[in-house]
Amino acid sequence: MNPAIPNITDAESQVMAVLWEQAPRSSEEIVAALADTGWHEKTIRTLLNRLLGKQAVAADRHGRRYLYRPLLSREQWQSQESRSLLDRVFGGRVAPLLAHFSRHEKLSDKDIAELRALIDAIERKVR
Amino acid sequence: MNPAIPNITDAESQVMAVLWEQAPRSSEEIVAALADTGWHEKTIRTLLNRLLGKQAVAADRHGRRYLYRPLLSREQWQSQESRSLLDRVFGGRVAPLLAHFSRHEKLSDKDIAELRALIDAIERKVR
DNA sequence: CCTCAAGGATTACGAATGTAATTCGAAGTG
DNA sequence: CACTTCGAATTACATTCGTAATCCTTGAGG
Repeated sequence: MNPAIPNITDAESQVMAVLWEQAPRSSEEIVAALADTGWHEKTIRTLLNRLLGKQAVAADRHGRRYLYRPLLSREQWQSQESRSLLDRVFGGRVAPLLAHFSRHEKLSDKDIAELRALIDAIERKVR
Repeated sequence: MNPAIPNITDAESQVMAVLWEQAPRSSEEIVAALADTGWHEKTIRTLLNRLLGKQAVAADRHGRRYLYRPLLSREQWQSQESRSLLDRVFGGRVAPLLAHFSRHEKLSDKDIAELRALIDAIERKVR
């Protein structure tokens, strides 16, 4: 079986975000980048280790430390999460999701313009 | 503070789904409706109790049993879950979410048609 | 060389979750 | 009336997650 796509928890995803922004980075840099979370340095190292275990990141020895880099891409993660929401909450169909947003979320003019542009692009590609 | 919207877990949401489909229902009926999950009856009763604790459902005594009904609506739940995905994964913006779908999810012709209809409807409402 | 500190690895611990089993209480049965 | 039975309530228990603390190892400084 291929390395079953790992489940990233919420806290873990914030660590991934740091690596998606820039990699490779040392744990020290990662800790620094997460200063605003208020997490203890130990906590962040734990999260890094869990991500290693899940093979969501890799660590390459570089002198005495490791340099971490993501193995799971942000796009892959977004896909998993989106699909999960779609399946769990909207019966697996996209339209009801957007319908929901259109009814319950405030879509800015910009949102709407972007959506229209996207639909146009999709339709052009499909036809 | 108003009864802080309860967090429904995945397993719990499947119980809610049964009540959203039809309510009120007895625990017996709920168990029957969830036969396909393979869950033990005890498990389902536990989930019902947890939902009671979270005030996501109410139970009205009816003779010697209870009849359960949802307090949290499906729409409310969909809103929570959607917003959570949006915030956690897409920086709170709708367009990147759809952009993601357009790139990575297979949208059926039907999906696309529905999306277009939605956009049209939205634009008509906005203008 | 010997010591110490910074990182990495391991262990901890409570809350939430999935998944039940056990116990309690009242209702029906012989 | 004593006993059984069936929901309801309580308790259980392994895993995962959030959040660290502790232990271990090795390079750097004296």
